[in-house]
Amino acid sequence: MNESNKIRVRFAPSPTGYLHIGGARTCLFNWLQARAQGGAFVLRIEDTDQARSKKEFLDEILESLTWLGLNWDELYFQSQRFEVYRNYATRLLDEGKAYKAEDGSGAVLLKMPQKNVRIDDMIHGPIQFDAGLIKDQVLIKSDQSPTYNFACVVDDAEMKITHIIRGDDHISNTPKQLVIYEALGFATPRFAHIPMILGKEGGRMSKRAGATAITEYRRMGFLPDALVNYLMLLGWSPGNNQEIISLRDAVPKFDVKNANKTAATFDMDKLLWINGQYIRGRQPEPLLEEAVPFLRERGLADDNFDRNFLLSVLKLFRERATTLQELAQAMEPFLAKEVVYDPAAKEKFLSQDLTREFSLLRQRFGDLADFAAPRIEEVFRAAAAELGVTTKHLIHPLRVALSGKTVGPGMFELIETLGKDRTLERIRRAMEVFKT
RNA sequence: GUCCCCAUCGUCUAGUCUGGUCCAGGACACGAGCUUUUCAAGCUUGCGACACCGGUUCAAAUCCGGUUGGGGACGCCA
Repeated sequence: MNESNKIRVRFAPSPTGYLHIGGARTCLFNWLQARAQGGAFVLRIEDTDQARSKKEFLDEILESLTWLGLNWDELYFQSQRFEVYRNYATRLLDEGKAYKAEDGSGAVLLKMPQKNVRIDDMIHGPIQFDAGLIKDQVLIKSDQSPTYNFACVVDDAEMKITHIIRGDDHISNTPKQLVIYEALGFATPRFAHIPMILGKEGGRMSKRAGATAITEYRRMGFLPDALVNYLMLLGWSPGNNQEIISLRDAVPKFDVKNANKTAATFDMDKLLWINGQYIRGRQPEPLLEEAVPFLRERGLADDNFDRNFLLSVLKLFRERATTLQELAQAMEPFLAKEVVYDPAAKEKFLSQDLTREFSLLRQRFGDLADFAAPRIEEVFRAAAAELGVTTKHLIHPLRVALSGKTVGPGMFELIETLGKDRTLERIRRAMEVFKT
């Protein structure tokens, strides 16, 4: 394939805020299109607004993209290209297509022609505008920095961008840009305006309508591939009723021209479900690596921790958590030095005196040489029979004694994971509760 | 106010281009059941939509027009 035939797409965030859900999805579609077509994916930082652009936002955007696995092939900064924009503006001035503001501010404006402009959108089909209805556009501001529409067109042309994939909130910018392309004599790229992601109440996603920053989802314990999977499903479908799909598997199936026209509402429930699917699908070791920061936050995984113990506790909850945050939270009672009884659980199951039952269990568990779930269950059932009580009668109080909670993993695997020492110690502690 | 976009279950979507195979399929959520020592997970199952009106056609979710509803843009922000 000839180099010049390869498509080139770009994602052009502005470092005046964090990377949010909508931006990440736009980036994802660009990335997928580039990879699907074997083209190049350009990242262009639109930092022309000197006052609002911040290094911390830039770092955050780059970090989020990396975390999501959306790698770029080329990186540009508009702040380093002001010279280029001014040169093109001068050319338009010389050709009489642009003029200087009459207020003497030094701004340069483009004359809008009286004509119809037409977008041939890859998703929407033809869209017509009357350019005569649009007022003359500022190209260079009085501080000599370029406006968005001007820098965008100059760069897309100079960087040989062939397909512009962006949110459909940009549709009304497109006729303005098309006029600039024409004035400059540049060939126009193809446009694909993808639908926006709306918040729960309709309208743009906002902090009110839920989390928007990608870093926030990371902090909540979402897995990057799960988030990417969910974002892919907003406005696109891999077909065959498939819902769980990796970035890798999506690449050969993706084509932006098959994207939807309809805006999608962000649904946290479905994201949570997908995240749970990914957590359950992870091998224990890599999952532990990803969970460590969340455990550390709770003071639960310092360097003294027994890694094998961490892993076995994690396996107990892999099926039960929908986020890493939840996973860490569920693991806490088993990793903490002391059990913290849930007040309601304690009230319900540790208020009657089970000293006789617990001491027998403690003795039988203590005698066990093979401390594995099947053997534990055996001696437990034997003890219950000997005491003349149902297993239910013992299991619930025992669960509270060992975990502080009424809900959790199966009793016998829980005991095996805890190990003999911890189990005996926790039963002993529960018996002290009976005395008070 | 002007311009633009959109319209299938509550939500994400398949189907729309190339009208019949769709009394509309899948997923999330929700309800019921199974499993069971609890909670999850898993499995089975139920509920649930072509916005409305008109036209074209033997036939329309699919094509056309209008209405209504929702969204977006109208910055020397990006």
